[in-house]
Amino acid sequence: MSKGRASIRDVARESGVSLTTVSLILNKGDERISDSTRQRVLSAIEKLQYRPSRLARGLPNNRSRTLAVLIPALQHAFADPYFGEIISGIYDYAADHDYRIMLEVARRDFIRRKQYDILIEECSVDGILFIGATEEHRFLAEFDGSDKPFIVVNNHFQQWKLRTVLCDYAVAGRLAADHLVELGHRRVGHISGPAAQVLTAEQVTAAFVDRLAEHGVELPDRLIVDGQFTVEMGELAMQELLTRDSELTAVFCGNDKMALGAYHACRRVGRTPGEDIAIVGCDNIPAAQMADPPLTTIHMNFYQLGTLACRTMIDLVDPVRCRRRAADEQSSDDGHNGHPESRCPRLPVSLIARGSCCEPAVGDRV
Amino acid sequence: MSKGRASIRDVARESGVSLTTVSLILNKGDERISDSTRQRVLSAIEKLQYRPSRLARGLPNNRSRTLAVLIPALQHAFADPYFGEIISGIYDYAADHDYRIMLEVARRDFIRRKQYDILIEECSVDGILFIGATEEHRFLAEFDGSDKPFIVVNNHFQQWKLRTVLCDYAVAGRLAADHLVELGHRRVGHISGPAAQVLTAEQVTAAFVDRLAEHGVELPDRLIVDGQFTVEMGELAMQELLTRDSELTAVFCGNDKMALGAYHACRRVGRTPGEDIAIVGCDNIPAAQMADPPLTTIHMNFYQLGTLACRTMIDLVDPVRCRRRAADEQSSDDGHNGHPESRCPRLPVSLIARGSCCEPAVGDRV
DNA sequence: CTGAAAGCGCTAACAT
DNA sequence: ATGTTAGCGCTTTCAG
Repeated sequence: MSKGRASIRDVARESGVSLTTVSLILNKGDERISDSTRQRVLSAIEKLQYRPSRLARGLPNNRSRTLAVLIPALQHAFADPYFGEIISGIYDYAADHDYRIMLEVARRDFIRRKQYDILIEECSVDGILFIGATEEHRFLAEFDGSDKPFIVVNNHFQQWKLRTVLCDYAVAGRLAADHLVELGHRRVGHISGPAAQVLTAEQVTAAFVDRLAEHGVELPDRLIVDGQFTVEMGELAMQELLTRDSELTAVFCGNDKMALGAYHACRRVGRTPGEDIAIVGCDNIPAAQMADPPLTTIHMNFYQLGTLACRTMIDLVDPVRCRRRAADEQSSDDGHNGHPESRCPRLPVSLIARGSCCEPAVGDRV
Repeated sequence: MSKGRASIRDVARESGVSLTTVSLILNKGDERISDSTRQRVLSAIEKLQYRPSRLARGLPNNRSRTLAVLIPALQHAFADPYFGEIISGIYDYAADHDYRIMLEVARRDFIRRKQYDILIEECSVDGILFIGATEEHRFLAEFDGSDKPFIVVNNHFQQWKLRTVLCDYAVAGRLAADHLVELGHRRVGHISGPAAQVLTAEQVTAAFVDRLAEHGVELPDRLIVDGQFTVEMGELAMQELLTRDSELTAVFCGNDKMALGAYHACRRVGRTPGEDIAIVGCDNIPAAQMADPPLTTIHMNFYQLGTLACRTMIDLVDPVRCRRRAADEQSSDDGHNGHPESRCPRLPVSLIARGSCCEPAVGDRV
């Protein structure tokens, strides 16, 4: 009794009930158990400063109430606002539901030794959320159609049917096209992400091109350059684009980083973004609105994406508690955007018009 | 036997030994146990694809082999290369020693509800590493002199004696002073970090000023402006500095972000960094060498800092395995920089001379 | 509405 | 060098 921290037994003794009762109160919350008993137990818990051990709690049913966030072993993955926002969303939802978040990096040996399986097998985590998966991550094949608690966040795969949560990249491409055409642009270029690696990059490009075509604007392949999602390559891509067609009046970039790189390239040849040339980005990272001029971009709610991903995962691995939660959140569809019911919900996106888009110079170009 | 995953019992049966033997092999590695038995057991493990349950393993001795990384609830803490590098270091060392990393954000209610204590009490983690602590985190008082497994990474506190691991900021300040003076600068300004919040910021400033004085160069208080560690405030600070003394030939900034902000401010008034004015940063973040001109800065090995912090923590909470590890790493002092033996080891720093420093214009200023 | 009892899978004395 | 045994702190049937 006086040794170490209080255990469930101490609480039971203190409040004059059995272990079972305490356990029941700890878990189900509602159901059985009279209010008076509950009060007694609750105050005993308070008095003894009792903290149920997660280890012991998980053992009987092999659940750790911990989720793993897996990220690729990129150089500064942790320093990326993209990952950061998603992780924040995941973390917050998890914390609110008494889940913890474990960090895992998909290093080479992590994959070779199948740590992602081990993680689950040894009950370290109840599920895995993979952010930043690309076609390079072949090991994902293993999860194809499996019922393992594995979710790919913000990418998906042609050949496999993995559980996925993502932003609506097709709409993103269309919004950009509409915006540019509305402004009067007809001579448009595009800096894409690495389409071969990332399906969403391919989709946004395809959607952009298709929508442009619907508006009667043709975007030839030679005016699409891969910017690898980085500032540096975006800059090079813009340079290339300007070489291929110096009359370009607008460019849509697959993400904000490349758009910011494009700014540099434009300036170097004396074209000012927002004045001599229109640039649209995608993602709406913090740097976008701080850029000069502020970058017009497609807003993606990565925080909410993380939230939704985490929610989907918990629904998957903890259906019991979920049902209870559902009861609590009486406000029916609360936060239920993106149709989380489907296996691949898509989060809505929107265009944020800022200063980087102008109309094409009158009579000048085109 | 056929139900669910293999347990230690299955392994014991399969290899014809007792539970103890298997357990012993799993843990101590060496010691007792004959080689033949070990082989038999090992292959049984392999054959049965046995994975010891972390939950069950931790229960008897209340150890989860998990460490928490606590970061402040800053807007984009996750998107910061500073946090990112440190976390990477922590993660890698932990992974190599079969520890997992749990993420925790010091949100208001996390602190109010003393989650940091609960984390340990409920055996979710064996220790906590706090990155980004400032004077605002008053709750740290609770750890003052306590023997809780709590380490503050890269900051320390005047009044308290918390366990700490940090870079040598005093040396950083001196290196910057030496460099600038060697180049001939005698009219120098300084953009500091928020000294009231972060003791290391105060120290680097103090060291810089003192060393300058040793060289016979005086840096009056009015030429020290707080840049709050951000690009934007750094820019404003530089602007202010230039107003207060337009003859400044050099500026030392408390971190690279502020230095990059200072670049902008200089350019706006027609002074080119590396030509008309010398700028030294601190941290050596990736953006520093990609800046134009590449930023001369004080290199801090944040990755290694993370590594050291994690090592210190594991030494603290897992002395047994540590001793065994020590035996393995026969190469005595391997990686033992910064005197990790002391309660507050300091990691060495170095100056990286790049393009942002020039000599003062001859005959022009000063 | 509550209690008794049987484990969960593993570790660590304590034998032998 | 290996086996026996008693828990670790909790959940969960199954009985009352």
